[in-house]
Amino acid sequence: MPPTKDRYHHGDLREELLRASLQLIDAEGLAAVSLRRVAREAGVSPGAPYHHFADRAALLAALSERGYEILRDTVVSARTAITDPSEALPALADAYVRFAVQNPSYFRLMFRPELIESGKHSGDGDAGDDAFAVLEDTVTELVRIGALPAEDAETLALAWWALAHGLAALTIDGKLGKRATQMGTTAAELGDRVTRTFAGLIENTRTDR
Amino acid sequence: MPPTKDRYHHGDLREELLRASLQLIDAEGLAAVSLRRVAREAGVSPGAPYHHFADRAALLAALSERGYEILRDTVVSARTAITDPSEALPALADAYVRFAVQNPSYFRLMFRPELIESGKHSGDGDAGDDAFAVLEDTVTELVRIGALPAEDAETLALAWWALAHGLAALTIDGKLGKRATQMGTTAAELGDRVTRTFAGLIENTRTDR
DNA sequence: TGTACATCAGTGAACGCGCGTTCACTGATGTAC
DNA sequence: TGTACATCAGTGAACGCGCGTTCACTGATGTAC
Repeated sequence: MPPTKDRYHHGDLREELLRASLQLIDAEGLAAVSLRRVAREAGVSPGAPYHHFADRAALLAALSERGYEILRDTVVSARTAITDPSEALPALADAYVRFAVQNPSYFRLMFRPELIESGKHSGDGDAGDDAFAVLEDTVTELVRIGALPAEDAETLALAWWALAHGLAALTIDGKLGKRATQMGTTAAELGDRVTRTFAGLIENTRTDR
Repeated sequence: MPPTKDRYHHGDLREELLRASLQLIDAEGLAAVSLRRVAREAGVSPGAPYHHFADRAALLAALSERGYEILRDTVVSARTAITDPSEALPALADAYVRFAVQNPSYFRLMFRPELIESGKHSGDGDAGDDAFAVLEDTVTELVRIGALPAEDAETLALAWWALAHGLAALTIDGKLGKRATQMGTTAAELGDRVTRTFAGLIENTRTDR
């Protein structure tokens, strides 16, 4: 059956509700996302969402989970695209930041645990672990081929995560952009510079030992 | 006049409202902070706050501004306490993370611009600029005494900021703690390791040149 | 020192609003026979 | 191929709630003379 607009049964209301929620967050912020409002945007009665989500927190949890999946996919394909091992870590960091910039609604939601954990809704980022696992695997691989010192490997992985996360957060909150404007450049350029410089530091350390 | 509880005029209601707001954020999250609720917590009628704040956004903006002041003071005194230049940057980063951990309510609020900028309320972080200025000054000083290469100075300052911000955000959102648990350690220890490792990388690069 | 008066900082009732959630209901869909 | 029926996924009205904001008011405070 074609997705005509005036059917009694929607077809895929759950999906439509998630879509409408994201759009709302982008347009008016997280605070605008209420089950009533989302239902209205989806052209459906106030009670309808309850057939798909137990409450507002469940809706947000589903959105967050989806965000982690997108992040994981972004990071995985960034890694797949790499040939030069020395570019692997900066590329992953760039992918992380790019995800945040292109999906600020998802990013903010994913790192706002208090909104989601209303006691229940356990799930809690299986896909989120996946994204970090890609970073860890990459570090392990770099250690194996001798491109990273073994002793600090885990710490370096965390440092890359923190660096990427910090860049992402500062970028989407406009803080980096403010700096960039004062320096006559862009937030993206500053982010690149930071990741490249960091990669350079590690590179130098390795080859000098 | 002593601060007896049953006076008609409160004495310092503005301060009391800010105090109550912070406490509310800590206890029930930002969403719990409404002008009505805050007034109730302060033991005052719903209309009273309007003599001190134009609206909810103005209240949050005042809180945020105060948060930036605390951050600045924390960072400034961390820098003052430093004697060994090579420890200056890690110490600043630690101070930044410590601020976030000890004042998660402030930290979250400060980096949530959408809540505050309802068009008006310009102020926008003079004290926030101050905190970054301390970092910049420190880097300049380190370049002067030859402890940092001049060419990458500004980028290294940004990298420290991003690293500290990322660590802070991941820590208060529990992500670092989750990793730490899996590794049999604590978030604080991981944070220390990361900043020390980063400092070590810079150190090595310098001395090896 | 006392008094008149302006101003400040509260009260508390009222308004309209959107929210979460429930519930009896009903149209549409799918399945057993 | 038809039909009976269970189940699914909607409707729409209703409830009680807390919110932001306004407003006429009033008690307390400070100041001019």
